[in-house]
Amino acid sequence: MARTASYDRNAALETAMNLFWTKGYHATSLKDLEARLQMKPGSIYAAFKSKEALFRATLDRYAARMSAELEALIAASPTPLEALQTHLRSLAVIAPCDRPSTACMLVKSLLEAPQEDELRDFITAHLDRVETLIAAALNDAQRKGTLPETCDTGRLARRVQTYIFGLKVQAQRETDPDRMRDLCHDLADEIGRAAAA
Amino acid sequence: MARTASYDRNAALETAMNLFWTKGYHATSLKDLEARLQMKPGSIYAAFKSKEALFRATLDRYAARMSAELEALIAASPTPLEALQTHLRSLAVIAPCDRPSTACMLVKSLLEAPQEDELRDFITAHLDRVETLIAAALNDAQRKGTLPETCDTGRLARRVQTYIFGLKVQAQRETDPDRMRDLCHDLADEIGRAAAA
DNA sequence: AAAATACTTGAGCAATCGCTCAAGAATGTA
DNA sequence: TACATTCTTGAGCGATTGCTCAAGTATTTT
Repeated sequence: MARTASYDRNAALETAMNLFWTKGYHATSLKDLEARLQMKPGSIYAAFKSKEALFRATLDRYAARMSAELEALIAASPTPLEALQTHLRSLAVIAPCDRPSTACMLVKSLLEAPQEDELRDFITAHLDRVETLIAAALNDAQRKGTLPETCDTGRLARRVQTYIFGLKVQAQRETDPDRMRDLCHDLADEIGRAAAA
Repeated sequence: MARTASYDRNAALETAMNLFWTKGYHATSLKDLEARLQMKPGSIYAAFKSKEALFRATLDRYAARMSAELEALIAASPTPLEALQTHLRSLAVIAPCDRPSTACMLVKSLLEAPQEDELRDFITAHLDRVETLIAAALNDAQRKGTLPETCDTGRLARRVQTYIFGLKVQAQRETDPDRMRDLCHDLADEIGRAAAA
């Protein structure tokens, strides 16, 4: 073989993800990436091909982590519905220390991506996958009897996702923490009622 | 006096707004604006001072129109609550012919604006104003007896706005129109129940 | 008609954009 | 040690960014 790479691909992706997540795609320049990744342009392009390719890789990473966390929460909860309610309530934290932004990176990127663009399809595909994941959990709940058979799980899943979108946008306004908590609890409770109907 | 301006300031602002609305702030270049406004850089800067100043002017325009439309809808509806429900249901139209994007320009701009930036405060101020407008309508409903006194109007207003945010993001995914309609109706119905409680 | 006053024009500025590539450095194998 | 292979470096490419300003043009006032 030959010389081994001196950078940590995983760490570089994580750093790039945090940068894109906070600043957005357009506002993140290669100079920014060079500085934060501590890599020269040549290395970045050798490793990730292009700015957009790197961006897509970070979107993959973000979506994978988001899905994994949600699946873990579902697995650790008594029922999928309670997991989703817990998740909604967790969005009340205005300034989370574990993530660079309260906004959803996928939503942020979706709104930034041009219409009828391949990148947009790439992002919506990820969002579709999350929706499917939620619906699958609800289907599972029906099979186990914790959710009424009459419930349209796909429809409820879209509703939950819409709440997540809305709450994460609200979190960007950084208003009163109490109000944010009330709002999250209202929507979490609402999901409980929607599932019962 | 002297030479009169050959451009229509109102029309120019409208065109610029539509451009920023669809493409976003960063992705809209001055070349784009020059082409669509049919104005040379010098004229643009003489008229609007800077790209960001022009952007803010278009945000003002957008917010003013949004508020006016909402107020008109409230005035034309039997009760404010029904107006809000009608509005939520109207978001079901995937490709509206009267607007360049289904997304909310304020939300789009909020997510694009850097954190702890003056521009962000500018945008959140507009969103706060809309929230206040909704709350005021609900207060009015309480005075007129069409909304229970027990209802926390500020809290409900934030809830409605969260639904609007979520629905407008969902509309960006351009999925099935039937599903979108179901979703909008679900949330509109829910607001009715939330107000009754 | 002349002067004053605005608005329009567009070449082009400095800075930055995403990106390339030849040269050098470090590791593996022989 | 010599060679092959891979990674790192960074100067700098052409294009584009937001923007300026001196010159030109149109309109009103005197």
